[in-house]
Amino acid sequence: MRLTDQQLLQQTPLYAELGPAVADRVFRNAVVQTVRRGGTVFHQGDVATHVHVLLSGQVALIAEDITLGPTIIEFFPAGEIFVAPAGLLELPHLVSARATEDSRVLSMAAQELRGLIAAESALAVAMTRALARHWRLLVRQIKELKLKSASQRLGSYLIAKAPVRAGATSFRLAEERKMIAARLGMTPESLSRAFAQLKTAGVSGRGRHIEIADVSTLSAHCRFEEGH
Amino acid sequence: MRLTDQQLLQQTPLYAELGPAVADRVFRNAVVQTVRRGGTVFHQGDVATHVHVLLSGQVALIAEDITLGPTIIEFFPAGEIFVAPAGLLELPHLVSARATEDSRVLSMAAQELRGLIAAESALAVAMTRALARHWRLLVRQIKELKLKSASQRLGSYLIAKAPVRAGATSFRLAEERKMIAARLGMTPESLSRAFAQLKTAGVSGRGRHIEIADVSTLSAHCRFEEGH
DNA sequence: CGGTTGTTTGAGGACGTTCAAGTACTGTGG
DNA sequence: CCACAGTACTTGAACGTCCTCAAACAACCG
Repeated sequence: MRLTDQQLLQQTPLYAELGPAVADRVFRNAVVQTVRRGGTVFHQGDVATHVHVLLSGQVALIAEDITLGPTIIEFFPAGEIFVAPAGLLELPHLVSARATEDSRVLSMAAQELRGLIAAESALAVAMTRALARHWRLLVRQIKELKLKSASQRLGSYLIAKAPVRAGATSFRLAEERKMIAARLGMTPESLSRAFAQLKTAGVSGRGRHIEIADVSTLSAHCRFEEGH
Repeated sequence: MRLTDQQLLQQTPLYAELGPAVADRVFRNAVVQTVRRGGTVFHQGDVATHVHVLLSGQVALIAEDITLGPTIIEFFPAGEIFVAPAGLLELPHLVSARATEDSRVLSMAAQELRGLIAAESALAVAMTRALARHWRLLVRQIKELKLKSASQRLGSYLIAKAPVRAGATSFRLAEERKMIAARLGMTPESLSRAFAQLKTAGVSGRGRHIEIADVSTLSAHCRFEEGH
């Protein structure tokens, strides 16, 4: 493992939770690879042999359907573990993982990880916490898909990405709009119209640059509930 | 804990994974309660203090939205752990849990569980596996919500509940139709129309009794992909 | 500067919802 | 066992949201 990769790894929440001693044992046999933007880390349907940690960049979990095309389940930023469930259960991946930016990906053998969870209690705790957090991301998304309109889902997504919880703000989206549309379960055309609708709620911006006049106003418009 | 509860507990996959020795330590301080059909195990928004194991009956995870009413995230049958993520992270529940049948629910303190995960490696492994399985349930559901029509979602749901993977079959649904509609992200009226549509794919039945002429035909109609 | 890709806008249609009414269960007391 | 009430389920009509298809426009990159 390169020195820069080592440094990136040390910045992850997972490393902090484990502490240096445990982390050294856990990641001893891990390998790191570069995945270029658009490159694939693993394919849906393949039996999971490794579990990954994203050191830098961003990956999208993509569900590919032969007839209806691909859709994005979730984006994962640097520092996240993905996708533990398939590896822990020795089952085929339900989704593909594709880099949406040039990324450095650390990979560890799933079989070894299963042994380490049994042997290193700090890792077991960290792993349950990571799975639990991701579980909650998915539940939130299901709630939004079932209960909210396209523009409300977009509003909630923007609020989650915004650097502040109230007042005016502006920021840059890491994802291109086509991808955001897939993540939100709509077409790029509908996303464009959702943006148009949110102008009345104080959302403006060109391309990936977003400006929100008042995050609280937008929250109200989207019935965005912080934790729930 | 009653003897009958003890017997129910021993039939759960979790107990089998842990083995009697570890299970005795893990469940030593657990308490069991009856929850009547319609009763609530915990409320969305409450900070999670306990993690539960369903000994008998069925519970639904319900996301309640002030404006748009409730929707069902998932049904859990007897034997399942629910809902570990909130308890592991000491966060508010994202969903409520309500019994859809008279149920016996075992509860253990979340704080104690966190300690036990660190101390009992068999529990750590079992917990990561349970979380991983549930993670996959949610991912499948998101895929269906984003990619499939109402009748295809119903078809996939019926296939998952069917006792066989091919050929003719008939069985009884544990849930009433209103609840299935909520689980599938549609109204009861749409569910009724989805059933009408699936008649062409060989689905018939009155009330909760379902007959499928050929599960394979239905799979093709719904683009149902076994594991994916 | 032209080609490629990404985004917006428009028109029409499909799917699902809402509202409203009607029909079929389910269980209870007579 | 039947009448009845209450609930669950189905059906119909009108509406709205989102999708599809098509075209124009903008941004990016060699």
